[in-house]
Amino acid sequence: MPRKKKKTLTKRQKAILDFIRSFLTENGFPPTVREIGEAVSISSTSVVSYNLNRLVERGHLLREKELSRGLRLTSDIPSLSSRVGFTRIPMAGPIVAGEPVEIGESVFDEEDAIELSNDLLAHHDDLFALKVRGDSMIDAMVSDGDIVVMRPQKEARDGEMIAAWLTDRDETTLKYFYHEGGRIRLQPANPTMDPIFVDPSVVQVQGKVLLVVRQIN
Amino acid sequence: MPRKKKKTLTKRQKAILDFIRSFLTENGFPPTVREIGEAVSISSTSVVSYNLNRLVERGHLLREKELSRGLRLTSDIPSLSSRVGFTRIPMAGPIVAGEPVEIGESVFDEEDAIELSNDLLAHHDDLFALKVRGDSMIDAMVSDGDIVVMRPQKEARDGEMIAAWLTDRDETTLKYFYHEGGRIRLQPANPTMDPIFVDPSVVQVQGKVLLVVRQIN
DNA sequence: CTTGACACCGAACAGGTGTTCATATTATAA
DNA sequence: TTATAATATGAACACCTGTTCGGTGTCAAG
Repeated sequence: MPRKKKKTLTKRQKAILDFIRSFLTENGFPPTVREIGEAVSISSTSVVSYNLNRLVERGHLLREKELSRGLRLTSDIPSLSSRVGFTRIPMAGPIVAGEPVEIGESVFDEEDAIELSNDLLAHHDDLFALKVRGDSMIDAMVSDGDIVVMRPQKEARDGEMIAAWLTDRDETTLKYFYHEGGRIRLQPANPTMDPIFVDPSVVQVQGKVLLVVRQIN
Repeated sequence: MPRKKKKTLTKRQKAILDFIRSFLTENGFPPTVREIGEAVSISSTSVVSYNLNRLVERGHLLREKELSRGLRLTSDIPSLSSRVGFTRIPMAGPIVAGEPVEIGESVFDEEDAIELSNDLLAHHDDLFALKVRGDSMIDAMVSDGDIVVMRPQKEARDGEMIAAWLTDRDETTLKYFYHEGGRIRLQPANPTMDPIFVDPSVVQVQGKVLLVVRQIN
């Protein structure tokens, strides 16, 4: 039998590693020291602990000291191993033509959420998504059923696409925002349509539009 | 304030759920009752336990009784509840106005790819994505820079949104497809625009559009 | 008002859980 | 061989952890 090199895992350590892996996929959380011991036929918890520390040294897992089930396989760490990462975005109530977008408190019920890979959308904390109802925003090339991902924002800078509540018309609209003299120009995204000019007092900015997703079927 | 319906989650329960989720992705294992309590400002462990049981009842969690960190989010269970996996979709070359969409072999380069959660798009194998160049498809409410996810398809059924190469005009367009008498009606998605009628011989269907994503900034 | 369901609190308990220690056994190198 | 490090053992310990229990307050139905 060939001699063991420094980097080789013992039979036991391999068994422990395998058990942790299968336990993790089976239960969703890591096993305790004693559970490991029982699984690989080790009577003493200290032996398990010893081997766990050995495995940590060799980089096969991470261990949170003095913490029950404080194990983690290095191969499962999101930050490493080229994982892209996803942002979870809660779905708020729909945008309804003729009503302002209500967010904040109303964002509670939702277990509804969508997830987007971070290469599509830079991660940010308080993003939320809205489902568009009605055809009131065709001028922004957004139609019924589309999902709009937004970041809450009370004010807008020139050139940003925002959701605005127009108090004089009682409607929510998606437009590009521009200061122009004393007024505000709201420019539709669809270049075949004309902009509208309104007084700043009637414009309530709801948030900035970051992404639009349309499911065809 | 309106009365809470049966299915509504309490503010606390929502906070607990969120904390478990973030803790899980952060550490790889679930939090303890006390860790949850501290995170959501609950002084008594029994209250946390109470709310956890409530969340279990409503199907948001699984719980292993009398087991430390014996929690699991139902949404993380692979076998159950329509696992929210992700589909990797390669980015083919851009759609250029005036050229047919070339796919097939060219889709190999895929360093570029996007990933979408399966709740946005049912998983399918040979999907591909295209980045739209030019403003030739505004009639489909698709503009420059948009990403179009498609499934390859040589023929179309009535009502499907497809990418079509029009041989007589030398252009690619996104339209709803309808047989109409001996001709084909290509209906823009934007209802303010008129359809065009063409002979079947000049229409080459490239694929069916499943999803459109627009990144604003 | 009374009742019961619901949400919450604080304290205490029993068992779970990682660690430590003294010691024994085995492997590797001199 | 002998020495040194690596590995294994079992018991004891201190803290962690989920549960239980008596009690408080709120709200809607009877």
